[in-house]
Amino acid sequence: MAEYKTKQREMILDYMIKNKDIHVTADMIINYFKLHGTPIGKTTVYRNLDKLVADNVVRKFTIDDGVSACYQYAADGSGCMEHYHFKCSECGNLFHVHCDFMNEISEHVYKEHGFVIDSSKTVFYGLCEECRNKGKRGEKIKAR
Amino acid sequence: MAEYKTKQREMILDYMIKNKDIHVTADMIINYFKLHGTPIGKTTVYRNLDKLVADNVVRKFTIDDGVSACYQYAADGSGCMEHYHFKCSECGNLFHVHCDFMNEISEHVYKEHGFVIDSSKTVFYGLCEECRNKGKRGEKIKAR
DNA sequence: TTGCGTGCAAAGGTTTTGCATGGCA
DNA sequence: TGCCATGCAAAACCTTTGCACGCAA
Repeated sequence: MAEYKTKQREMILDYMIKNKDIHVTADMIINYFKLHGTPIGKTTVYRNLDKLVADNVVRKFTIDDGVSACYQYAADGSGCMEHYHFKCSECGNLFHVHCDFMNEISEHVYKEHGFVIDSSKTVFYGLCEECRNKGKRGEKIKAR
Repeated sequence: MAEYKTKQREMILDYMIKNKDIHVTADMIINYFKLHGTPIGKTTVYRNLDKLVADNVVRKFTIDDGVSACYQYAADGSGCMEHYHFKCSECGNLFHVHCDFMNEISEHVYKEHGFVIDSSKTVFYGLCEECRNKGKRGEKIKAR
């Protein structure tokens, strides 16, 4: 069960930490290192992400339509444990909302429904303010 | 833009209504009809589901690890518009929670954060009461 | 008859697996 | 040296697309 410290492993973890504020995809990681002249095989990226997820160092999300998973560094105790994610179905932006009220949700759900919410895995879907103001006219930005 | 009423379309809709309480995958639908001696091409299943989603008759979810999407019949006005979904990461069960408190969430998020939640698309992840009581011993049931 | 619906086969994209090589300890 | 890690290629997986035929109206 020994674990070696490799250059790739370190690079990937560094990348995750540096981008702790956003959700990144496996593809983004692969491309980043390719563009920076230090390509990492996609197999390696996937396997390291899996390992980081298993070790609870990184969280895995499935955003929206299930096309490609998203990963995010989870600084235990100080990262995304304490806030919720909102994903706008229109523009695709992801918002990190840190708000005390949201904690009441967890409390209520736990007391009344016996369910312990893992806020770091939960994503709210809906419409952000900007897109709502734009009305129905906004064109989908995403390709598909 | 005329729409024909076909046997397959009807069968799929019937299936969705009959299973309105659970999230079904395209694969489940395909298999169901295959096993019942009335196979429907997967292309047809996907296309009809797409259409039903576009018509707001069926909701599309992306559960957990993004492997295969889930669909559920959405009885307009009386279905999943008014409650939230909780998915237990341990046993994989999906719970439909109808609770007034949950409506306050939408209200708060809208007023304070300008975000309109689509509760029918939002899934909370966490641990259900049963699995929590079982402690850490529970084996994962899902294959992968 | 018209043209939408169906379904096979093939393509598409993401993720996983097999296997030989490379690199840490 | 012993093993784990890497990465190429190929497979697996779910979903979509192309195209010819079938069927509802």
